[in-house]
Amino acid sequence: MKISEVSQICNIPISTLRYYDEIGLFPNLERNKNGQRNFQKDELELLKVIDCLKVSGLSIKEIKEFIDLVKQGDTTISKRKLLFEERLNKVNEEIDKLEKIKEILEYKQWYYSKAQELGTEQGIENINIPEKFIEIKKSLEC
Amino acid sequence: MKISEVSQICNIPISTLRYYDEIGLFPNLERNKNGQRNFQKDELELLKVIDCLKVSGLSIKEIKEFIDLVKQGDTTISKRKLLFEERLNKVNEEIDKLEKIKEILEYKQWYYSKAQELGTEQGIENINIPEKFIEIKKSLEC
DNA sequence: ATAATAGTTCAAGTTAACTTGAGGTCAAAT
DNA sequence: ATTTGACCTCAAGTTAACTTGAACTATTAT
Repeated sequence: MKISEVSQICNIPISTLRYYDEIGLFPNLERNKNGQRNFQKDELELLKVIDCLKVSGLSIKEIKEFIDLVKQGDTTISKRKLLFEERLNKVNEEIDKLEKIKEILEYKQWYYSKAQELGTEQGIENINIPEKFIEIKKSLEC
Repeated sequence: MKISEVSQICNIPISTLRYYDEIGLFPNLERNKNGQRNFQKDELELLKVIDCLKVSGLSIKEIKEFIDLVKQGDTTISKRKLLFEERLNKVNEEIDKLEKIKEILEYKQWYYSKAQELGTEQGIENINIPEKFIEIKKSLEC
């Protein structure tokens, strides 16, 4: 597979793929006789794992360190297991945070619906605030 | 309230608070006679909204644009409502993405538990993969 | 009264994660 | 035969979001 195909399929700029290769994220990436990269299934899988780790909050540098662990083989299995456990915890925390953010956004939506009805923000204080937003409103007030 | 107190309470560096002020995120922040910032409840609330918008995916520049909308008053109510609606959609998408990432991480955890039991990654292919991971494994294989 | 602490501005520095550009090779289409 | 287009390297540039440092003033504690 040529770099342009991978770029299309994975929706990643060619420059990014070359950059990832340059810093060593594709330790087994082959080249043809002219030095052109020849991507295989392995690299596509790696790209998904890279994305997974990135979304879970790892920096590119840390992802590189993970790739290096893989290269070192079976002696690093428990380290890698731990890394994924930590990532799962991180993602769970992140989801919790987003759920709280959602509540604020829903409150704000309610607030601005009311403001839109009234044509002004003045006087919203006097409107009955729905039960479910009372806590959120308080938390915003400090 | 002094800048150091706000920094402590909100767990934000003083330098960041000054930076936010400099770019106009606290349009109503008062100063005392000697030019020292005097934070009020308003600014603490604003900091929470700023964090909310940030977590929801807005850049600082876009947050500044939102603050400017607030400054313009009632004529921008529907724009602001729309902004929060978009943010809510974005957060929902983000949560969906994280839920998928969780599944990959859980599969990887299972994978490395097995590798740990065996002491090697060789031969994991021959182990019965739990039903719930079959799809994920396929998606990683491309 | 004086020393330490905490506040101020403004310009310059930092870091991550790419992106761009110059200069070059090679295969395929006109 | 030459032009087009995809690939290559390597160095330099970009952007966001702060952070740091210098040089200064104000407040507070002893």
